[in-house]
Amino acid sequence: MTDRLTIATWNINSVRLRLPIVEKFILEQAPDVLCLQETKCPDANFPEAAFRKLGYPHIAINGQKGYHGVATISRRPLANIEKRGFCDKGDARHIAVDVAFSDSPLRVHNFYVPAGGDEPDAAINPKFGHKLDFMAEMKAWLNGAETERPAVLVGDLNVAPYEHDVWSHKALLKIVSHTPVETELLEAIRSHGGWIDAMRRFVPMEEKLYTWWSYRARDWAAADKGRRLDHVWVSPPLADRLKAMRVLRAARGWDKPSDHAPVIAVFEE
DNA sequence: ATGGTCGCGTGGCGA
Repeated sequence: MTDRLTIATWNINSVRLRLPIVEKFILEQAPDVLCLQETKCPDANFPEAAFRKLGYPHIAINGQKGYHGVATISRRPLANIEKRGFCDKGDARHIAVDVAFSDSPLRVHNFYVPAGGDEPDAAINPKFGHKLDFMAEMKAWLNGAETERPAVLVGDLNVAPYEHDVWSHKALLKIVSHTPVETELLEAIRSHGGWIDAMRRFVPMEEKLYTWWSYRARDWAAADKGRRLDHVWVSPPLADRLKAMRVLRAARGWDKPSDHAPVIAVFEE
């Protein structure tokens, strides 16, 4: 008996404003699980009915007013919902669930890592310090038991780790999201847990790969000054089940777009 | 060219 599961991750920058294109994405791609970031929506105002109508009755949300917020919506039942706080802040930046896949539960972590502000110096920019502290807590937690079982870690990690995850490695070395302290720390989280970078398993390291294009560009597609800020990681026990990955770049050009494109991963047992 | 554009929610913050 084979099972097939698709998981999508998308920073949608307001779930309420973006509802029309989230619906378009669901109708086109029909992922089994959709992990959203930057929902910018208190839990009481989350548009659950719209997702139920589209065939996603299982909804786990961790939202707050105005900022941040993550949600995992699913066609399959969700269990063991966990919302972890980081850095002793009230920020809504993580939610984890179990989803049935083949004969065992699959842990799905959905993350929205702090962006870190503009100045890449923790001494003068507390937001950058918060980002590094947040990532240090991720490193301490996301290994051992968390990666010895089938697990996926997705979301907007706000770091483009490799040379060809940005349009110009040289131009961005001092730009938050691609500084050595961030890229080395993200790599440390990943390797410490044994996580596998699912996107780079399908795209060679020498090939450009982006998931985000700034709103500020006059013509984002022509300039194509992107960064790979969104990620899909899989734990070693799940590695052999990873079958495909796709960045839906077209969604960046839809009506009233998010500045992030969705990433879809396919698993087969 | 150190600008530029978004979303939240109504003045400025965060991205």
